[in-house]
Amino acid sequence: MVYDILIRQVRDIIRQSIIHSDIEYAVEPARSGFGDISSNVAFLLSKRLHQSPADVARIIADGCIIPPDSLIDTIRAHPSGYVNAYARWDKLAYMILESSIREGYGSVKTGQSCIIEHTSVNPNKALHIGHARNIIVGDVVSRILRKAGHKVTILNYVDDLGLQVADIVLGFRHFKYDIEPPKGIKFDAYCGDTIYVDTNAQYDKHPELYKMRSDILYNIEQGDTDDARMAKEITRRVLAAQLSTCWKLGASYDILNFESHIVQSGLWSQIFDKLKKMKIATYESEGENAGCWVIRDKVLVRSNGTATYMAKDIPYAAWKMGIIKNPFRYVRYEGQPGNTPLYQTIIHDDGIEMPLKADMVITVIDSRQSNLQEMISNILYEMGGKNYIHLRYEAVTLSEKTAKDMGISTDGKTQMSGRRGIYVSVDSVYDTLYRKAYSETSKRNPDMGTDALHLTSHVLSVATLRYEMIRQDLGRPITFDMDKSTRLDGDTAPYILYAYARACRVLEKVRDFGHADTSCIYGDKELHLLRLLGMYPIIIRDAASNLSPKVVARYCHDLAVAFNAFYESCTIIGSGAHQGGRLYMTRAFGAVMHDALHMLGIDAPHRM
RNA sequence: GGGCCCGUAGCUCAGUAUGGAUAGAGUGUUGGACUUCUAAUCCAAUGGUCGAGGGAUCGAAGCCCUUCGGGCCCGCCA
Repeated sequence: MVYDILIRQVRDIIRQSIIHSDIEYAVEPARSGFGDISSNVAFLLSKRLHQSPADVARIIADGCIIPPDSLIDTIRAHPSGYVNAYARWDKLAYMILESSIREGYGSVKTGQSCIIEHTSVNPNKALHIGHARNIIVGDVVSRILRKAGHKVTILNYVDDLGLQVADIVLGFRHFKYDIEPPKGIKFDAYCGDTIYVDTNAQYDKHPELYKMRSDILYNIEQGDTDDARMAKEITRRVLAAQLSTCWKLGASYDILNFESHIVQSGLWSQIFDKLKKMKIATYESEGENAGCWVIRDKVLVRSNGTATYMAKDIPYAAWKMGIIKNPFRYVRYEGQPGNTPLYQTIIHDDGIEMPLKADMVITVIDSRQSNLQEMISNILYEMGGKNYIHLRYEAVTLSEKTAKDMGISTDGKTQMSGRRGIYVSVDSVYDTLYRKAYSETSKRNPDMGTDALHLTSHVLSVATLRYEMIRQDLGRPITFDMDKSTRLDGDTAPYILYAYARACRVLEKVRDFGHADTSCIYGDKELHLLRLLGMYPIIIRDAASNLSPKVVARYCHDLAVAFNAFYESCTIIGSGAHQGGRLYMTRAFGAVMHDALHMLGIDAPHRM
């Protein structure tokens, strides 16, 4: 890591220049325009020495002795009080470029393992744009952690037992819907848009349906009933349709966990016993929760003996944390693209065993579930499970315009609701993006074949959606607007991919690199690009330790801006003595960008 | 009543973890650059009491307190 070496060297040089070696000063990459490495050491010392930061900085800079073999050229005091170091770019340029194109640049082996759960959509409807944020955030964080050297296992929890499933079974049974969707409609959309919405609309008018629904739910939970068999068929078909959308977005999983298997495995009673024994759960004999088992003031088991939603989450979480015995065996779930095999849990069968162990367990759920997640985390902590992390993000809402376009009249933003059919599906967003991308790509590349056009449009659509879902902070709600959110210019994925494609086209034109003379690299634009390339390992560390996809997204954007500036101002092919070095830069940019985009789950076309 | 998140340019957002230099992008508006390695691009201009007030600090968009505005959560629903 070139920057680590640089920082260490500056720190050593400064330490030898100051007398007070006990203070903890920062040495970090400089803001652009202020050299390469900066330190705040003078600010911290100024008080003790009763002198201004500027004076102290000057004294420190004057006292710096730079070893002859150093990567540092000069150390200067800035009037503001900063001590700034300037690097020997004649040496650094080659070092950065050489490591940039090396396999695994920026990776480290931590040996840490982690489990991450994301997606986990109820299997009764098509995925909407709010789910997309979950899927993409979860997938990108997984990729970041893998890049940062963790062993990552990705889980997707499928609640195939809830009331939402009973709604669908009731719809098919009572309202006699055809089990096959109309031609051209996916099964998940059919269940969600037609059966689920229509059935829910009937409850107010026909209260007797509530009784039917709870009977159906009871039957489903029993397992060996017609309703249970129908529920299983429906949920598996919906899941398959949902997964096809997830896979289309480039997400993949290691394990599918079914709620029905968790129930059948007896995990709940194990956990319940433990909670009782440890006095975490207590029985209320009077008051408003009389007859219930509660944790603090939250009901865990109702007076009729059934478990609440929170209770259902505890055994799964405890299993992920490894604090109860693993009851599951696994069989392959077919169809996942790529090389990662997908397994599903199975009970009472001779599937394979897979031990699960993790130093860190991450659950990706939106912040509306924060209270519940905090409680679960506390309960697990009391049972000895540390490092349960709720990776929260604010939900996605619909813009006023997009809501209006869907026939929903509201003031301001609209929360999505599957029950009421108010949502924008991931598939429809993808289709919109695909049409736009196809039209733009074919316009610019009239000679491109149909297959290539399709592939490029697909890649651009996925990239645009992914970037849109991660470029802002997780703590900020996304207002989805069909027009604004599917733009292909400005701060979007196509901007980044365009820079990459430009680099590819240059490299295609010149096969022979010749001598890469990096001593010719000294222009502002060139050095800026080089600095960013050198900073890549720091970015990965930052993104991983903060579980922050946007850090990588912004880096990709900054890198693209830097390359475009370089590309616009420097001739590459035919630049004489400069050509070798600039080609090397172009190649290094391509390598790092490709790798960084891979962390975002984005493929980069060579032409667009 | 309690808890969490957000407030920075007309609009959408970076920057806040770990206080420090001229507060940055995109978009919008106005003007400019394609005979050239792709104009999904670039350049220039425009645009800011960092919601408000107080405090600690040599120094605050960032830390502490108060306050205003917006969003979300707090069920024997899931």
